[in-house]
Amino acid sequence: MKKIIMIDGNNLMFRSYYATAYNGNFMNNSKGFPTNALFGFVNMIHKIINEEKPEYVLVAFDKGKTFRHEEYDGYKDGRVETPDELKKQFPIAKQLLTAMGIKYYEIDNYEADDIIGTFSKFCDDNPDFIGTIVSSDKDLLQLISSDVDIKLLKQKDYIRYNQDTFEEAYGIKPINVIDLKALMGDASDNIPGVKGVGEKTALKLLHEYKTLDGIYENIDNIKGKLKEKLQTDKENAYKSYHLATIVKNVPLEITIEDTKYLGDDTENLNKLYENLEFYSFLKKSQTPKKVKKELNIKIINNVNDIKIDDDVAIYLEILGQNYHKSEILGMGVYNDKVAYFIPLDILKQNPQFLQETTKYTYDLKKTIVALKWQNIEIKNVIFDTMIAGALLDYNMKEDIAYLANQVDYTLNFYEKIYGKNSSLKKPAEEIIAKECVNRAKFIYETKEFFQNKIKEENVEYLFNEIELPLATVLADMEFTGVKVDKNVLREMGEDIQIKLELLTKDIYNNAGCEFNISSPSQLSEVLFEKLNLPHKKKTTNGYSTAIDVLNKLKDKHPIINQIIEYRKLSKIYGTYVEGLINTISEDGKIHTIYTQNLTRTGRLSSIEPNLQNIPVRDDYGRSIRKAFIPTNDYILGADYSQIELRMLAHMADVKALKEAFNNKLDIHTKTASDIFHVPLSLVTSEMRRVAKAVNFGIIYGISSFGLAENVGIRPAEAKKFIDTYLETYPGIKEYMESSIAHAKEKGYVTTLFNRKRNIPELKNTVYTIRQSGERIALNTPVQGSAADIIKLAMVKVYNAFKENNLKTKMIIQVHDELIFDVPKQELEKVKQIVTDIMDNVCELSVPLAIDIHYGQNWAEAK
DNA sequence: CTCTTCACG
DNA sequence: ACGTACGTGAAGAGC
Repeated sequence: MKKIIMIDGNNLMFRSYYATAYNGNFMNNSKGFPTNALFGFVNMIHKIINEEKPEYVLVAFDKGKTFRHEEYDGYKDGRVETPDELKKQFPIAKQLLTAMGIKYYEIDNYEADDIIGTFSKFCDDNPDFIGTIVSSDKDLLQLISSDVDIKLLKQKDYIRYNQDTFEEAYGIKPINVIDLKALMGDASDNIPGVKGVGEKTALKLLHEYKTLDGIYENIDNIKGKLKEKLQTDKENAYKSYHLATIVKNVPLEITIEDTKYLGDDTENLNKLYENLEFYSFLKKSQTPKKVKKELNIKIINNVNDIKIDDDVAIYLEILGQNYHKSEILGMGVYNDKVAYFIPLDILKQNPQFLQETTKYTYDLKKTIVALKWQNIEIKNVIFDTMIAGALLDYNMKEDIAYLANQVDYTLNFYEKIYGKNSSLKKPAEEIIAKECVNRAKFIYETKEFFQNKIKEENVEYLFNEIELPLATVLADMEFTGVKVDKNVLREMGEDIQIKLELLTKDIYNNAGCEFNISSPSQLSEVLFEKLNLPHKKKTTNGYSTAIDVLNKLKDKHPIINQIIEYRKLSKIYGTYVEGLINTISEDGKIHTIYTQNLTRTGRLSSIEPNLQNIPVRDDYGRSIRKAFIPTNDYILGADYSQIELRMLAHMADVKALKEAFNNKLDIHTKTASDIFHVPLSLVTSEMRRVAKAVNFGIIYGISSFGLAENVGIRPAEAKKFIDTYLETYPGIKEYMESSIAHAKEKGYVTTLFNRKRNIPELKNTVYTIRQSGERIALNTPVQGSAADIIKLAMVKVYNAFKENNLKTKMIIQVHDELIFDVPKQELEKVKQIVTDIMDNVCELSVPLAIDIHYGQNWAEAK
């Protein structure tokens, strides 16, 4: 018996492409050629060869418009055009197959399915051969026979169906997959089927009447609406039947020995891998090294050797991610005349160019902070490539090499030079020097390219007036740090430990056994198997034990509340007591790092530690904030009130909302009064809670299901609220629709200050991903504009403090609020400056408003 | 290293 | 018929 593997090449390429293309994590080689589909494709082929050890193997591709298009105008109409980035990869896939020694077939006017159908028939007709089909396309299930089975690919693994297992799973014969599709149609191919009949109904019909013909022969036995539907769409059903039938006799002379698998042509294959930069696939036998042109680098030993007359690019390299503590390795300096590497000890002698000469950087904030820890000041930076890359919506990583490779410029990756983050190694100084200066050289040689793009995309204001100056502001905040009282945390820690011990005992008693309460899988076993509580959501490892599930079980068993409490406390203990204590520096302060160029909306994020998610909603958790204390006298917080809803009112031009803000109404109460049709004075707290959820829902791109889930009501009820909301505030619906339409047309959305976000999800073939793209298109302008506003406010406040010679320090930003460390005597002045700037930072059609609070610690500043 | 859970706006 | 709210970071479990 000989086995032949039949691979659906189109299917594999599409899968691989969309597996990675939708999240913006687009994979290119250094020349900018897309390689993501090929990477997955090669990976999959390797896997198949390993698992199946085939004697015969072939890959089938689509070619041209098929006979199906000729017979049915609408065929595949609804389908989104294959993206260019994917199209380009197909010829290379075929080259790769040839180098791998795998035969591929493509035949004019036929789909890959039909080629596989023809080879399946070959297996059916030749007793010596059996076949296995590899694809995720369920259409191919119709080809299963006593000699042919299928490996149906799923997201992570696959299901194997042969004749028996298929019949067992579906209750129909493989050949009736055609009848099934004739009834249910296929949206992705625009095969109509019978309107109103889906998989469930279609299977029910087929179980009873076996075939499409059987159904129509017995049409009088079928009752009511279903009968009507079947009769109306009879013609469509038969047309669909025809379209769904895979051809088994494509014009092709099968010489089966052509498909014999004899192994790859390693030399050619390696060449292709080299071009694609698939280094992990390279076969070990030979790895030819590329020769690079060497730079003539001068390693500076004496500060007086530094002679810089013109603008330079500088690149500061450190060993590790956290520049508050990592070792500085040195600085690369590059322009048309110089290529220096300056070690730290020379830099410490404070060379003049750091103050005077005009400079270009990559990651200005890192450069400022890392140098400041060494008591070195740097001024006069007029351009930063990291910020530019982020504003131009490149795929940004901390590593400059990621950006470089996207603009056709080869730099070695940080990891390649210094090793993985968990085990960093310091190479010889010559190597550091070379890599470092090459990075500076990249900054220097691409600065005009990026500067031009900034102009072309109209983000000059955002770049020059917001993001670039913000880097200095954030650097100051990070370096200043936040003073933390360790003892407050320690005392809380002890209190929590006692409570946890008691809770643990109670939980074990209630469970009747001891187990690790922190393990979701063990907990799920106890709750849903041992105690037999009703389960809802599934996860990959068992049933979900997330908080919304537990909340619904509260009344069913006393253990639930104990587990909720245990979770709360151990979260506080692990993340906020132990976690925070571990991040306190020798100076008694926490120095976070704000990532300025990471989020897709323009917000900041905060890491090591994250100071933007310190507990506040829960009273006990909030006491963590008591540990955050001033170095001066007060902690003062100023937060924008409802900034995102104000942005929405402004951008969607919603009269009623704007009026509400102008009249300083509580917006959620106002919304409640509108959607429940009661006067403001009669709004209950429950009504307000629902209205608040609706308001948030609108910002996030609402669905009635999501709102229902969130507020704990039925979807139908939720839908009513949304409908009423949209009627009450005319303008929002139109705004949402036109936003999505614009986003689809242009492929991106923008914020108030023209920050741009590309949304490739809008073109994805998968419905849910496209939908998610629409929500992103709605939310990003709102969230992003709010982010723009507070960033601008930060720059202005920082400058105002400087002009007024204040000692007050801005120390924390939490998306819509700013936290300051204020000396007593400056309190009134600071309140006035902060209010004035934050309220008037930009002119909108709604007022901006802030709330200000202060106290002895962060918990009191509310 | 991935998954699940939970902290924030 | 199907799936189902935006943006983040950290910790612990378990492979």
